[in-house]
Amino acid sequence: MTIRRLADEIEYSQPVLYSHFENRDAIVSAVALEGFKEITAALEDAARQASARGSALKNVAAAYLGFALGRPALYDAMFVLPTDLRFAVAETRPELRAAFDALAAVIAPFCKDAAVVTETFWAALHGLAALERSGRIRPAARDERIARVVRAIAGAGSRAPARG
Amino acid sequence: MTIRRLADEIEYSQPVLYSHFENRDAIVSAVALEGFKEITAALEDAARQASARGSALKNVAAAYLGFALGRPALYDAMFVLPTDLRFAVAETRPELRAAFDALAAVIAPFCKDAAVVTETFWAALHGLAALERSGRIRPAARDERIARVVRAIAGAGSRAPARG
DNA sequence: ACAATAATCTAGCGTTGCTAGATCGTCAAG
DNA sequence: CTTGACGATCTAGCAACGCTAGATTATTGT
Repeated sequence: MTIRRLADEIEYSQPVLYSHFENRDAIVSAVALEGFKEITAALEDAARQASARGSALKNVAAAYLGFALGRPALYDAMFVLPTDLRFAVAETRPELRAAFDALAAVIAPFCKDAAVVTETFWAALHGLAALERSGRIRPAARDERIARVVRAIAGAGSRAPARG
Repeated sequence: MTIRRLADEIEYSQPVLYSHFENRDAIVSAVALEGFKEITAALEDAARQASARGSALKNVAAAYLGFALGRPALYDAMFVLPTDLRFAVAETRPELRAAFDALAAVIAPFCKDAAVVTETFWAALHGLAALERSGRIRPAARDERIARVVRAIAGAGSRAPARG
């Protein structure tokens, strides 16, 4: 979406958008924050609806990919378009923190130092989404890849990492 | 880079660029293909310089992240800017195939059906690079995350996947 | 009723990707 | 040596982009 088209969409002119937001990045950031709220809810739902203990990871992973592939424009705002949203700094936006925590919650039962494993889990999910969307890996093998990631955490993940 | 700036750089006007390439995406694709050649060489080097059997995975993973973080513009051309390069189709470009094979070569000793595991490995590496570059995960924990990914493959990877 | 203030728009700047038409250089045929 | 064809290159421009200054309209307090 361009600012001009967005302005047309809401039936206002561009300057009213720029009086509410500093620039394009700020608008994308606002959309991204909404996206993080949504994905947090989706991940928490997926974790809740897991029947067995082991299925939570798989459910959450599938929900993450479902979100990324089902709402590509929103996911782009959250992860590929330039924004001023940083995570690993002091004043992390709560919406980002909440999404991370939703992932960490399903990781926690499997390891002590969840932070590193959650980051790695998140990276794997993001990579799977990105590569599948750009046609670099086979969509048909998605479930097998998810199973791989889940097994890597549930199977070998109970030990603490090297310098945990 | 913009086409205008690129045209200035090579000291020609824009139309000569457009007489050699169909459009911007085609130019980015050409750059991306060069990038795939380079990363293939870097990954093969990393695998060769591995002393022990287990260190190949770690070396290659570190080399991948080093490439992605050290040449951000080139990596963008390969993975985030729109191109017409598809992987999982019939006529896959050989440069893409070679990069994938370089990853698969270090995966092969650890599992029978390397394709799925290589895709997952690649996705994890790409996700780590993307999230670290956008400031979403802690740069200081990079080595621990790499160790996690490596252990997931070397440790639990010797069994064949579910529907291998 | 009138002035002050807030909200909104028109019009424009500089930049982008891309292209049509003019211009220039090269070279074979006469 | 001239002419004409052909290919390469450039100038100039289009539509769309992010963004903004200045004019204009609406709203409000007195």
